[in-house]
Amino acid sequence: MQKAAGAGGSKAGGGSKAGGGRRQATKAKLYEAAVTLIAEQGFSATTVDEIAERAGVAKGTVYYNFASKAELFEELLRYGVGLLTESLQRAADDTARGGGTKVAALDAMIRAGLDFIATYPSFTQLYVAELWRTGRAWQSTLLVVRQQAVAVVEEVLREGVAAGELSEEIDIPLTAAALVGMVLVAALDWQAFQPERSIDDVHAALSRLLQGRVGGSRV
Amino acid sequence: MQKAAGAGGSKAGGGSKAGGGRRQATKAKLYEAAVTLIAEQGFSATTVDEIAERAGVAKGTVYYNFASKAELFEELLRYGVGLLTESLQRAADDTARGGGTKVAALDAMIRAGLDFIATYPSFTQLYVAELWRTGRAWQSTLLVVRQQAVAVVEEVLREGVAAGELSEEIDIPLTAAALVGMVLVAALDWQAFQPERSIDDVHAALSRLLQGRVGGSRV
DNA sequence: GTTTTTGCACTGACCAGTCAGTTCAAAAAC
DNA sequence: GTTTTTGAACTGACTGGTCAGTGCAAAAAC
Repeated sequence: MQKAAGAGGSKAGGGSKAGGGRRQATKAKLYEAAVTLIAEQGFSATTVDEIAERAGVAKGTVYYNFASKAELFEELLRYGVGLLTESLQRAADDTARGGGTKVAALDAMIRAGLDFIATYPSFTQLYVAELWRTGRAWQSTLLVVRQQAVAVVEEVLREGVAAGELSEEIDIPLTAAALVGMVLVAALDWQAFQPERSIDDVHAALSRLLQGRVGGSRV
Repeated sequence: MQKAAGAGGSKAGGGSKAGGGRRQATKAKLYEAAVTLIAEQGFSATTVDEIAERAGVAKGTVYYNFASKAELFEELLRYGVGLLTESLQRAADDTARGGGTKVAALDAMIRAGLDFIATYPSFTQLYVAELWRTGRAWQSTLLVVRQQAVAVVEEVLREGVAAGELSEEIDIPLTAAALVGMVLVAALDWQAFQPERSIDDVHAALSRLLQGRVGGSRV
């Protein structure tokens, strides 16, 4: 009797049998199907049947791989923000290694953020839609995951201030949040309402804002 | 039932037929109930029964006043963005009347945006969550309503460029979107994750970013 | 007397999650 | 090397519950 299913726990293939890879592949298909549907319709409006159908698996398979619809979603969030954070960090590190300034690093991170959003627009949309919602089950997951991403920006700001490259007066947590927001919203808006613009145009506009080349006069 | 403090007089004469006062009051109660619930749970997860209960009216009343749940939501969107646009416009006009610069006007608009979000956090949350979703019934309503708000910012940017106060190189639509995004996200983040900060702190951080006082060096 | 609200029973669709059963490749037994 | 067993992965019909929207008579407000 192989009723072991359920949340059965971290049996997780462990042994590296051929079966392990298969399961991962199924999960990947489910992530991919879920991210688009949830971005378009929202979590509640997306049914498990739809996700299964788009992924090309049976509904039971969803429940074989995830304890619930909500858990599938939470794992998807962790997975996606992991990708983003990695990409931001790499941009910052590469700039540092190349001897660039901290402002250059921020600029590279803006570019990395735009690239990420262009590659995974659905994920970004879904993330923004859920981030500030209070009282949901996955609230704590989101908090952790947001902090991961914002922390990368905060660190570069902090280093910039230490290096005397950025004003000491800046409020690091608030500025980091504002920068992230600027990129997120500008990119989503670009995709949704001004798709004819190139990624370079968007990058240039944001870069100019970052470097204070919008206001011609300084008081 | 607690009166929705400041949620809008709604007695507004205008086009209202005779006897519209009572009905308007019921609608206002429903808006208020719906906005909080939908911000917290999303549109699909919020039931009409919940909305009616929180508003303190019978379910039948909801359907007497609105054709459907979706229509209630659409009217709510129009109503809310109307308030925001009005507030931004007033900030811009007041600054102009006082002989302020365009940068000062943008600064005043940032403040007005923050005030609005602090007053109606749920509405903002819900707006951001829905704005970039594609393929929903109210997509077209949102498009109109977004354009209304962004247009106010674009106009001030355009005037600023014309007056030689802002760089001619700025990309007006993209910059306007980025500014709006910066304010929205920074404000939501403030409310959700850094509520101990004062509105003045947030305003100062955004103002600094707008005026290019973040990067100390200019290339 | 007209408009608005109430209260409540009802329906039909829809949906998260379950479970008994199937598949198949690799391991064990022969 | 052939047969048998094992069990992880998967399937899809089914269940129990939920919810948008309806219908209507009576009460309340205007």
